[in-house]
Amino acid sequence: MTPPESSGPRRPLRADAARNRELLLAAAAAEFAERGVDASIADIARRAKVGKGTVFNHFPSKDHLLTAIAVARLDQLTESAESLLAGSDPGTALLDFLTLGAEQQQQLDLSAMFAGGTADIQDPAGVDQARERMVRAVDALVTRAREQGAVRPDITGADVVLLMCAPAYAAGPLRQAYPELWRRYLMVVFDGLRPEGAHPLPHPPPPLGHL
Amino acid sequence: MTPPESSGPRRPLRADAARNRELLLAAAAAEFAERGVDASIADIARRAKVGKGTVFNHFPSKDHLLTAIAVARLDQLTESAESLLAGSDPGTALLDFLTLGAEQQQQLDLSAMFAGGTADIQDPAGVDQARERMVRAVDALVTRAREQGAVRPDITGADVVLLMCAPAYAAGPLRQAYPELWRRYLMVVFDGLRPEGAHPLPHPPPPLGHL
Amino acid sequence: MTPPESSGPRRPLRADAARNRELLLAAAAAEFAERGVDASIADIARRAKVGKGTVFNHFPSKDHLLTAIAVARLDQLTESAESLLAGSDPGTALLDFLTLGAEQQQQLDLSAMFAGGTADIQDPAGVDQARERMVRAVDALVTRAREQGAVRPDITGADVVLLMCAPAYAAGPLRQAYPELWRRYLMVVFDGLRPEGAHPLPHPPPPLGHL
Amino acid sequence: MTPPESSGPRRPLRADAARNRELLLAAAAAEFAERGVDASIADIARRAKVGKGTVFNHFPSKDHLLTAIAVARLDQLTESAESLLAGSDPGTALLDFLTLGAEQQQQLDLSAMFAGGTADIQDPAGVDQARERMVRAVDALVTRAREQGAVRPDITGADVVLLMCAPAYAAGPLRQAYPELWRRYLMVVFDGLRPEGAHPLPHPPPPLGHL
DNA sequence: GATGAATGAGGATTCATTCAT
DNA sequence: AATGAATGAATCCTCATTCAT
Repeated sequence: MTPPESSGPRRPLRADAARNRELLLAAAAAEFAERGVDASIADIARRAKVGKGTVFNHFPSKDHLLTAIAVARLDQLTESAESLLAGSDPGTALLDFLTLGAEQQQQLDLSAMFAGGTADIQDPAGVDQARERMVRAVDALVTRAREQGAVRPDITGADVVLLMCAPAYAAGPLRQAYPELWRRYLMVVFDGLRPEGAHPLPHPPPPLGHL
Repeated sequence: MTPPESSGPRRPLRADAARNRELLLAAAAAEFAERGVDASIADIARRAKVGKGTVFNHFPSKDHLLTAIAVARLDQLTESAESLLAGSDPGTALLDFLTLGAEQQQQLDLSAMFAGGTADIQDPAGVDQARERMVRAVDALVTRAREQGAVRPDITGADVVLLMCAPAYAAGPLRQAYPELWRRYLMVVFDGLRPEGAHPLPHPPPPLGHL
Repeated sequence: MTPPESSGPRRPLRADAARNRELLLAAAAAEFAERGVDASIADIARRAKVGKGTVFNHFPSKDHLLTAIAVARLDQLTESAESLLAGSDPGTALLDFLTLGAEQQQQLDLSAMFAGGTADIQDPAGVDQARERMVRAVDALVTRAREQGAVRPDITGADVVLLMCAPAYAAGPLRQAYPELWRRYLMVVFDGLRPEGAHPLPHPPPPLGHL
Repeated sequence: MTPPESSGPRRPLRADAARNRELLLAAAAAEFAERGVDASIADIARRAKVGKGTVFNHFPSKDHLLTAIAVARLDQLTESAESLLAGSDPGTALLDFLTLGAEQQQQLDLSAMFAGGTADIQDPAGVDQARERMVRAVDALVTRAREQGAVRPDITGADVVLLMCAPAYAAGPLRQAYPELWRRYLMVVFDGLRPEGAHPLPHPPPPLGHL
């Protein structure tokens, strides 16, 4: 019954198990979005209509679950960045990317995992690699935009990654009342990234590798 | 400038109690800064070298402690804003204020309390009033700057209050490695507030009263 | 006579869980009897040889545990009253019921829950209904006895419910030394309920609905 | 200044201290009556308009405070019993005494201390002696009544002491709604003590010394 | 693989009691 | 003698995680 490569790292899951995994990720994302990272495993399991034990069958710890979500989001952003890179206008592409990032952030603040704040987590599910992939993709996007004058010359990919979450964060306190307010602050920040009227920046950008 | 006990308790505390109160506020601020709002009372007490019960003698609940810190910070910002309003250059005054705000935020993220995200807290120690005072002071600062062309015409005091915390937030993940990085992002955001090269904003500003 | 799970939970519990539930109820009853309602959950858990958390798995709060015990007792009394009502002699039936009630009370004083003193509890487990059922059953018993001249005419079901706990209470201080002393005081009280030598009572009986 | 017998057990208190002691006893009695024996020392101190430390200056522990109240009540009852003994009708005297006892009990249930349930308390303030005095006085009252046929012959002083608290206890759950209901149950119990229609009692009375 | 019962460490809070002022 | 600040043991409860079914 058990396939020969019984202890291989990536055994294909049984159909129902795979389905449960997706249900769980969705439920967890929703619950985390609503209640923050303190959402309880019990609530997530209930929302996924699954036993509590099943959660731990799929994700050895709450952190693993959290990072699995983060990885999914990072990968999604990486993909977006890459496909936008194929598109035409560099400035528009970057703004579109930032919009996607803020939209995501609007739902669940994972910024710590997006930008290297994972010192205390043992990178349970490859966040570091996923982040690296995203950072590289964003850097490509930014480099192209900078070279074509769509953003100011002293801005790097690392800056953009870090600033990506800021608009949603600024609008956060009024999210209930004005769910689209983040768009306003994204434009403010983006205006700050433009070459026109740029003033010299007081601190060097962090190296890409530190993200 | 500062009165001895701006928002202190009714009766003047005994000397030693007053000292403990300050020790506690400092310890709590530090602990919250390091561990977030989930820092435990036990740790705070230990850090203040005080019994656990003493914390509750001074602050009837953890929320009261948290809000006491928030109120102190808000009042400090209000004062800064007011004294900057008396100074000369409107643009510089606003930038200086944002610098102070970001510096504070750098240490402990209380943005939720700074901007009306206190629906679930019963305002134990007057955060709402403190916030209102600050918002009014900031609005005065912004209005003056806007009238004199130091910031773009479509920016309001509410916008500034909300954006105030963003630079520290963006730089947060790299705080350990680059403690001054927030200055960089403060300048980016401030460039976004300038009139030069401003693009139209996609969402109306929130009314002051909603903060 | 007794159905397997008279007021049990919706789903049939797993065998081991059901056993733990009974262990817990027994341990709690014993502990409450010895230490009063201030007995600690930790002690109850220890006595039931169960983890503290298990207590809360079965009963969401201490009040729920307490009321679960109360409901069980009330239901037991209701049943007794109903089956005694089917029996022959009205006077004997009432005395037998009071004996059962006092016997129960002897072990754990839940009189407050037996007689409407639950204003501060949000009726976590249906004490109110259980009490109503018992009160109704007792009233039937008393009405029959009164109509047949077995008790004085100015006594109601409410009176009997209230007086039911008194004998065990009176004998309480000497429970250790004379565990059966309550029988003596039950007879005194019961003599007071008899028609012979009854003097007029100075206060109207409380309406049934107030119990 | 300090009187010679400085460490004598019964130094006359300074006038203000004596006053505070009375304030405290009154406040404690009121608070215990309202909130039960779990009333907090802090509340008592506040009610007496006295510092918390003062409570402990007068009463070395909460138990001492509680027993001081009990002793005062017992002494009061002893006095009543003794003066009623001097009066005319034995039956009326006993009923009057029971009325006083129930009235007292109505306010604060100290029955445990009234009837020897102090095994766990180290008799901090002479409850045992005070109880003995009362028991003796009640026994005299009962003996006289029994000899004159005002109560049934098989009833002793010990029985009456134990039964004394029962009416208030029975009426307790409805105290708020019907504050005088205890009078009804006192008459029921008293009818049970009368010689008319008395049935034999199933258990010997406890010896006086066991109270 | 799925389930949910069992577990116990950890957290906020209360309160009698002690002690410095 | 009076005060009230300090203390820490005790309590209820939550929740991630383990494990038997």
